Amino acid sequence: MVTNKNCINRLSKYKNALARLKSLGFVKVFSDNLADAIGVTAAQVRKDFSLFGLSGSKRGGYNVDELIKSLNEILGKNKVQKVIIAGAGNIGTALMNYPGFEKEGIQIVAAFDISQDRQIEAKIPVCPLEEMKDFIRKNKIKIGIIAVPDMAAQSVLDLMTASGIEGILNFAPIRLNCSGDCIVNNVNFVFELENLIYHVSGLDKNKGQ
Amino acid sequence: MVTNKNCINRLSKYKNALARLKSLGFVKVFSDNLADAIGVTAAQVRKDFSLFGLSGSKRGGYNVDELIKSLNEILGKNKVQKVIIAGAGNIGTALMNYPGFEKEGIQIVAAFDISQDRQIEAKIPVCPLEEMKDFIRKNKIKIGIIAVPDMAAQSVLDLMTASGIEGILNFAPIRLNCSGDCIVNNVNFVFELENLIYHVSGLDKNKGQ
DNA sequence: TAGATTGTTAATCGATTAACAATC
DNA sequence: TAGATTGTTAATCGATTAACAATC
Repeated sequence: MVTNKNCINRLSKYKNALARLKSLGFVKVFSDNLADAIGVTAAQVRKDFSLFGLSGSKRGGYNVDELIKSLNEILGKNKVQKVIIAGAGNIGTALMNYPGFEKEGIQIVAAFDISQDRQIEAKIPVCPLEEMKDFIRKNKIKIGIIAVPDMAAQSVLDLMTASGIEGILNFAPIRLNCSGDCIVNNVNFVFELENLIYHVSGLDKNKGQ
Repeated sequence: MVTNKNCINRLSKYKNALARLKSLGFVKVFSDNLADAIGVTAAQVRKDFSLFGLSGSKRGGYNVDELIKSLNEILGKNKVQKVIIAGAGNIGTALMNYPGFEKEGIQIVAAFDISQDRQIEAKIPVCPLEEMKDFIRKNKIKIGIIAVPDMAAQSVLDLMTASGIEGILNFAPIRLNCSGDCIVNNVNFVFELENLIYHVSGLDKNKGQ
């Protein structure tokens, strides 16, 4: 199994690019086209595809429909992916209302929070945190998002993994310990900005400021 | 100049770990301590430090205060970093209210939106998008966040770079073209979840489901 | 057929890790 | 001094790119 995050990421990008190309009337594409579309080399595209057993024909390139179908399968697009959110604060709420999930077959099915007066502007039910465990089990949820305050993040993760969650997207800016068959991806806004600050400071220094 | 994103990221992690260690009373640390704290090898820590000219003493490790000071300088913590947001929708608002920025010296100074009835729950002024250019110039803002709908993202980027922005954090899930001395970091929630979906589907397959 | 493109192998590049001399 | 730790060089690992035979 390929675990390189950048590589999986490129599959998502290929998928998006192919949807665009299809809508433009493309029936087949060459590694060149896709490379240009997502900003990598043609060799990279062919290498990625061979890694996942995606093949084309020597002279005719890749069939757009087949490629989309295969990528969708790899990325779990053949069924609706149910996701829950822990934490109905600013970020949790933004994710509940995020318009980009639906057309990608990602469905936020519920949110959980200790505070109950948060039935605000979301179309999605916000339930007490105590109900999370049962909900995950009953609905066989595999993916959870952590958007609770730092202090609560580790215990929420423990609760999630104990209930059967296998993949977590964590927005709390602390290091979480995860045991067993569960992977955690972190999104850290401060780190993202610090990275930009580093680059910008470097730029300015080179200009002699 | 080091451009490896993971490496810069580790600097942020070292900084955070050092703050914790300092609060626990540590005056000096060894590469070993920091390695454990952020989950890398001691060799990685020493390599990173040598890359940025951070040095310790052969037997006595690194001085915590000195290290914090140096890292703060590299990451631009010696002054308040002013950031603007384009787009006062769900994500933009969440970022305006994000509690983690202040203590890191990151200040969201203004948001801009085409729609004006968004003076909602934010402490930060939401201004018309037409005022963005002047604001960036007058206040010498170098960093901007794009949280507008996909359709508007490229034109907002062009506006930002034309006004003097040098670093952009983009939340719109499309590929943006950026010319010249400006770097763009992307945060894509769908990709993050698709990555998890891929891993989870793989896990389940191995279990024979 | 001649030309173009894939699929794969080998080469390169970059990042991480191991090893160890220097030295506190 | 003896022991422990840094700083750096060399080795390893992994990912990307180049090259090219196979072939449509």
